[in-house]
Amino acid sequence: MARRIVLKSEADVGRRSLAIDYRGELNEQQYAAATASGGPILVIAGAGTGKTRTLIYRVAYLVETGVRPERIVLLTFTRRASREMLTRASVLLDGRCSRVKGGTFHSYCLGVLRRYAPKIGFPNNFTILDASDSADVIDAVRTAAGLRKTDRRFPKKRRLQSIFSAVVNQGTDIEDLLVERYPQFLDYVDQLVELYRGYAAYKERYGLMDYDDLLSKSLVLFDEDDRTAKAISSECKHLLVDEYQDTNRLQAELVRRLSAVHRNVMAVGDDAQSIYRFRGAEPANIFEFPRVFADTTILKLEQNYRSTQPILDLANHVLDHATEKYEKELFSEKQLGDLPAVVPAPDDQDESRFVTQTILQLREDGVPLNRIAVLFRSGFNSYALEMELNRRNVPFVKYGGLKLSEAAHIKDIIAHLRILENPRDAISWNRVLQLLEGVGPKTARDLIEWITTDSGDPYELKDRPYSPRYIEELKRLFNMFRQARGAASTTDEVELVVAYYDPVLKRKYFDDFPKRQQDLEHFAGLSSQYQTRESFLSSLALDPIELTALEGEATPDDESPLILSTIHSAKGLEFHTVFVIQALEGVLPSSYSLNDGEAIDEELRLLYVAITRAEQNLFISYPTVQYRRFEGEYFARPSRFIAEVPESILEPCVLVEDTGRQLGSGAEDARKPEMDHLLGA
DNA sequence: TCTTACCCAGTTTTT
DNA sequence: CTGGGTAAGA
Repeated sequence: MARRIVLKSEADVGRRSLAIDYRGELNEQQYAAATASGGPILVIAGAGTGKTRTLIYRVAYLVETGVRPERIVLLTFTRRASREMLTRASVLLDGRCSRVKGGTFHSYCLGVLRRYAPKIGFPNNFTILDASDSADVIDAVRTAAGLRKTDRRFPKKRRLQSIFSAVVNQGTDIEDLLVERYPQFLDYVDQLVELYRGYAAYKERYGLMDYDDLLSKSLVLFDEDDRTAKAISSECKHLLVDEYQDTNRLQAELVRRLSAVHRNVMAVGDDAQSIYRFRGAEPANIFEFPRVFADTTILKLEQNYRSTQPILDLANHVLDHATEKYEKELFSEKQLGDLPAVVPAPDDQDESRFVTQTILQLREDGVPLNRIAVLFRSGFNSYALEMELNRRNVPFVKYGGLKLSEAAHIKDIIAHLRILENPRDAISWNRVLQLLEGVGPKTARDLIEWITTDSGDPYELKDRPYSPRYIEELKRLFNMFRQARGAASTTDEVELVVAYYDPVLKRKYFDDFPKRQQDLEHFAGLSSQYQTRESFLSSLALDPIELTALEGEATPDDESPLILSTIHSAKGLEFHTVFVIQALEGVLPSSYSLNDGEAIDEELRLLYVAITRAEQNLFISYPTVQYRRFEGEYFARPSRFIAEVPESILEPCVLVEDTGRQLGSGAEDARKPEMDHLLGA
């Protein structure tokens, strides 16, 4: 009789010698989530309840109990978030955690498509289009389709891009979308449908994919090739998804397909923190989850560990005023703490002075700058503050502002690199060729046609009717490309391109080319961190470098910098002290949302997210006078979300110059004496 | 067909 | 204030 050998389950193997005391370091619900054996699990987690912590312990637990890290997939909202989580997991357990596959849905799909793209008719070296690239493609298609000569009310390229993106992400058709969101364009339904098809055909012909294609083409792959689908989802033994409330239909479907084989899927989210509906997020995905996955275990995290009770009181109060109701009442064990303060300032300069001085005071009291954040609705809301911070030599980084790769001269260089990667990339050719003197849209189109249809070396003059107007320049371009092909490293390549580009730069940006030359040098330096041109380009497309991060490099400073961030980019982070600036009607809530109830609710949740980032101190400020182009100066109204909050929850403050003169015209009576020192130091 | 000069409209949040 | 579109000139 054969001897019986019992295979122990993974959990049993692990239980014997766990390095981490999960029971001791997590609360009961967190523990249940982190150490669950498998199957579908939905974790509903309020702000600050240790959602990230739970996921980190979950990763450590899985690795520790013997799951191979390569077979764990952790999908987060930004690549930064997944990097940080895996780093923390590595500290908690060991370096194995850094081998976990982590990233955004988009970066994960990119990995899949780089391997399998030929199965759906794309080359492996397809180019990733960012939003403005895809707008350019749409515009080129529009010209080629003869839709240029329509009247002025035809949507602009950026608008077209966002319409098409919404169509893909929400799974609607163009007409329905127009009826619902853009009735003013209904006259053009037929043209838009034609353009949409042309756009798809163009991308396929030249090997281009936009952000949405990364998701939707991955799904096509799953649908069309069963064996590949099976192979991919077999590799994914455990799937963990963060910020589930901000996934869209495509992403929810990807979750379903990826976990089809093993069914070990954990989704974590909070419907009250959904702030991406504008780009197609479906918070309902959270509630659908138990329906999609039968026998889902639902766990709730309710105890807030982040903020003091006064901060949560304000958060609860704000959320109470949403049209859509949330069954949420955050509570904390940190009962003691200052009331959040609302601070009107005469104008945005005084607001900046107040913020900067308070920050300097906190720093003197021992709070490190990187534990302080200034949050705002839109990238430009912080301009005045940035000037003041520069004036007072306070180092800062800004997230969510302009990206390096959005600067025109950087885009030019990137276009050259993309051609080296994918010589069929017509939209990059289009950009590169029009930089030549004597080449406009029409000539560029002819040249591209020749380049992409002629066989042989794309960087060689063929038997074509080139015009003498640009022939010398074209030769110089082709020479550079041939040279770059033999370059030893990506950095060498970038430097060849930059050298070639220098005269173009001087001609195109006659006024300010020295500053741009510096940018290009930095850019070349950045490329040295990447093994391959492909990884450099992908990273630029999926994880764009913040402009200020680059400037920070130029002035090395041991002190870790203050954080400036859009509220969107601050998602998932926490800080000792938070300033929310420009809390104005028309800013937060944004003026674009004012006539749409759902949009207003999203703005309200945005403020909720901002408030719940704070651990100890929270200041909400606004200028009472605002300047707007054309309209000049006028009295601004504070955000409706804070205007009606009782003083027992949100303490009104008044700024006073050190001469004793009171600033501004806001609430005169409610003076908070301890704020007096803050101005005029 | 490309360049220049002019006029008008738009102006968020992100992978 | 910028960028994009139009019209005239090279």
